[in-house]
Formats: sequence, C-alpha cells, structure tokens
Amino acid sequence: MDSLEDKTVAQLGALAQTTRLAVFKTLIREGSKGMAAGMIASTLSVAPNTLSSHLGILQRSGLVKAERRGRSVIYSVEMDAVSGLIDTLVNDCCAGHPEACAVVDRQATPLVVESDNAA
Amino acid sequence: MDSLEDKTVAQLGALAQTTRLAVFKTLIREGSKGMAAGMIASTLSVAPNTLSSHLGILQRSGLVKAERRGRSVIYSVEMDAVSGLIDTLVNDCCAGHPEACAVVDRQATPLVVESDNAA
DNA sequence: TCGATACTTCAACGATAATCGAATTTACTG
DNA sequence: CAGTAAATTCGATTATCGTTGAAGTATCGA
Repeated sequence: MDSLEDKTVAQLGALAQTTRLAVFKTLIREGSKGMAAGMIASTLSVAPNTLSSHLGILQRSGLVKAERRGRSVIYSVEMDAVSGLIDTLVNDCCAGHPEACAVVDRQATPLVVESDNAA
Repeated sequence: MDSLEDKTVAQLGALAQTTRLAVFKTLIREGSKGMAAGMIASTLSVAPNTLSSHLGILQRSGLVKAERRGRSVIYSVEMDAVSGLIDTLVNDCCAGHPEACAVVDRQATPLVVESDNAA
C-alpha cells in the first residue's frame, strides 16, 4: 500500500553508497548507450563480483536496467525512474512551501559533451 | 578532498530509511517553524531514544538543524541543504544529457498552503 | 566439444546499522 | 533543593551491508 515510500527508500539507499553512486554517475554519462559490467568494473577498479552485487541493488531499485548483449551485460540508467525520484523529492520538499524550493536551478551545465556517441 | 560526494552519500543515506524519511517529510511540512523531538516521536510512534539516534543522523548529514528551546529541542529542515542535494542529483543526472532530465516538472503542486508562516 | 571470456551466485567474514532498556544530561517548577 | 519533564547517551543485541574467494552459468570461437 505504501509502495511509493518503499521504492523511494530503496532508490535513495541504492545511491547512498560510494561505489554505487560512482557507478550511477558513470552510467549517466554513457546515456542510453550504457556500459558493460566488466567495463564499469575496470573503470572504477572494483572486483567484478562486488560490482555485480552493487549493480543488482541498483537494478532492483529500478534506477538501472540490464540487457544481455552477447557475453556482456549492458547496464544503463532508467531515466524515467531518476526523474521520478527527483520529482518525489522535490514534491515532498516543496509541500506547502513552494517558494523554499525555487532555488533549484536545473540549468544542466552540460559538461564537455564530446563527440562521445560516435554512431 | 572529495567532500561533496561524501556529503551527498551521507544525505542520501540519511533519507534512505523509512523512519528518517517519515521524519523528514513531517519536518518539511512544518517548515521553518520546526517541531520538537518529542512531538515528532509521538506523531510517528517512535521511541524517543530511537528517534534521537535518527535525528542525529539527519542532523549530521546537514539536512536538518536543531535548536534548543526550553526543555525541548526543535528540529527543522535546512532548506539550502535540500536544494543543494537535489541540485547535485539533477546535475549528475543531466551531465552531458540535458534533454534526458527535462522531464522534471518542478511545478511544486502546493498542497494546502495554510497560513503557516504566521510571521 | 573444449576452452576461454563475461558475469553472477554462493558461503562466510567483519563492519555498520537499527532498536531497546537503563542511565544521564539539561531545563523548568514548586 | 527536590522533583519532573524532555532529550540524549550508553551498552547490548540482532539484523543488514560490503567484500572476498570459490564455484556456477551463459556465450562465443576454434
């Protein structure tokens, strides 16, 4: 019945850990193209099995999704879920006090969008 | 040196627990007026000592501040910190992919703005 | 099919986290 | 000062988390 709160707690918890937050940031930068588990592991210097556990937590929270591609498993961020989480936070935050939250800029300041997507 | 990430992790962790998220929501609704620890405890049916531990975690994360008032200790949300956290999330989220985050509405849908701030 | 490669799962461990009862601190009141 | 009210701190207990080494599951190429 109180499923939204549980989900919110799970998603916040998924991000509330150094390694997982780093994974999340890494995946965000890769966008919809995503990144293979092994690639994430070597990028962040995390043991594959440890990472797998973290990826599982992120995935179960709904913030990240996995897709098998050959021998690799490609992970990518579920953007809708991220938006939903931020939305929940902002709405709780602003409940009854909209002016207090007007601070949020959301100007995105895109960091060095290189010709990353060499498609 | 990587103090922002540590702070972010701490703040996410502070909110990533059922009781603490409930405390946070309760305090948000009270706005700058805040709420005494005992009042929070009875409102949420949490033991005073347990709550005290949770409040400490919220406070140490910077999301909440405490102020002694007579025998009571009044807790209230540190709005700047909340904005900062959301800002961090949004910026990470949108890094390199601004369009992906345009979903966030931020229309705040103010719930029952009573004459709360009787200043 | 055999042998890599890419991940995940399992069992076990040490470290934290959440909660409780009891004791303690701080502040007001008679 | 004694007594009470409001919170916090302490010690102990149980549960969950993060990590590791070893074993297991897919997938591909020779």
